[in-house]
Amino acid sequence: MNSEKIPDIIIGRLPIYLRALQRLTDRGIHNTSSQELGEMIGISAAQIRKDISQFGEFGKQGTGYSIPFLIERLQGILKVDRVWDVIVVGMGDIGHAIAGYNGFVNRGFKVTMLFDNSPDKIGQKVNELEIYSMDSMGERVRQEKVKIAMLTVPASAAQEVANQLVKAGVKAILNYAPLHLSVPKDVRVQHIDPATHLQRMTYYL
Amino acid sequence: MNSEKIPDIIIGRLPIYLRALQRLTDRGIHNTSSQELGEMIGISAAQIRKDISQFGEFGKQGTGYSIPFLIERLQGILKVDRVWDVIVVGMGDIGHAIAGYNGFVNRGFKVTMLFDNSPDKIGQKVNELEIYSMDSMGERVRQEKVKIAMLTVPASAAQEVANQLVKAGVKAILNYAPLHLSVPKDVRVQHIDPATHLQRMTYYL
DNA sequence: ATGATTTGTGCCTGATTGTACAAAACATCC
DNA sequence: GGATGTTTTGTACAATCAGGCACAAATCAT
Repeated sequence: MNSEKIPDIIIGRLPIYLRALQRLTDRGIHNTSSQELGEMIGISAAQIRKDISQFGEFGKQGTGYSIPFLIERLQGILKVDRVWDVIVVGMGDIGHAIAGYNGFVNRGFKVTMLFDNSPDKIGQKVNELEIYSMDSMGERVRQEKVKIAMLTVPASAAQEVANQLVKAGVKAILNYAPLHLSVPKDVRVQHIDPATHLQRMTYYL
Repeated sequence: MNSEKIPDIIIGRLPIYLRALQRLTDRGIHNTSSQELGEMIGISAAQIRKDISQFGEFGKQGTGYSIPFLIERLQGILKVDRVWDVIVVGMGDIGHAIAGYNGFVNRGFKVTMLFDNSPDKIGQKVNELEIYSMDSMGERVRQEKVKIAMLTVPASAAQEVANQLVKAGVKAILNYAPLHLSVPKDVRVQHIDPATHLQRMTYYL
């Protein structure tokens, strides 16, 4: 085990392994090999073995990996062996879609609060959850000790809202606004920007 | 200029540069340096210079880069100096949000067709666009020579629909279903899975 | 006992990033 | 107008990082 300093690129692959393993479980499969898993997700078997072995010896020579055991370990490493409260800030179309999405539950997350600054939306309910005003956001986030936010406000407001979230103690932001967010280095940001993803593919067309 | 073989990791950064440059243009700024751009997006200046220089000498020593010129070149490289037709397959909440999103227009893409297999939805209009049946998808895609699709169907249907898209000539798929798609190697896939992105951050919490 | 699998890892190669500097462009000063 | 200083690019070189190969050791089936 070499838990000194795991490269981010490896951490980034673990959720993909986890997703594939849960999929195998859903199909009633309880054992797999690095080879099988690799073919399933397009990653070399050696890579998968090396990534997993960073955290301990989870497999058995000749036999492969026990899927429930490996899932448990990966969930522990990624800290999704619990359920994190997540808030959605910005209740436009994307915010609505996320609030109504039921795919988070068995992956370690639960949307617990929604925020918007439009008087038309404040007080409305989406999927049993009331939309709160942005004015109340800082206090509520602090109170509930929320660490994770999904940011779906317009680009023009995103940095300012991100600042408020950071100030309130949020440490991980999933940013849907098409711009780079500047945050302190103890806060993690992931970007989802469909146009950027598409532009990454057109080069090859 | 060294256009022999550009690593994918560099191609992946170009859309980020482009997005930042367009943002500067919106602010009325017409010149920048690798340093300024780097601070804006959290990438080292040397990295930016090296990436850009892969495609030619676009800057001026002592002066930096002309933003309109650099934008034009990056758009050319990424082939977004035109407008690509994009289809959305699966008109659930996410599909609706994408169909109603107006952020693609100035980034090289236009949503031109929507598909779903639910009789309730077929024939309805979203943002001036009619939802077509999935049965008609292959033919319409072939007819209009569509090369890019956004896939927002349930995970259980995603691989099958992807197969149909590939068969109809699609070469780039932006996949919102939480699983890996298997496609021929001349087809590019990008994944957007919020839970995976979130899990990538919880490790550090 | 033999053969087939499969892990974990040492080693090597190639890819990626960072450092540093010559050369060019420009501004300013006298 | 020429000299000097500042800025900034593009790139050579160095250092680091990541990925592939191959194999000993372990497991299991026959």
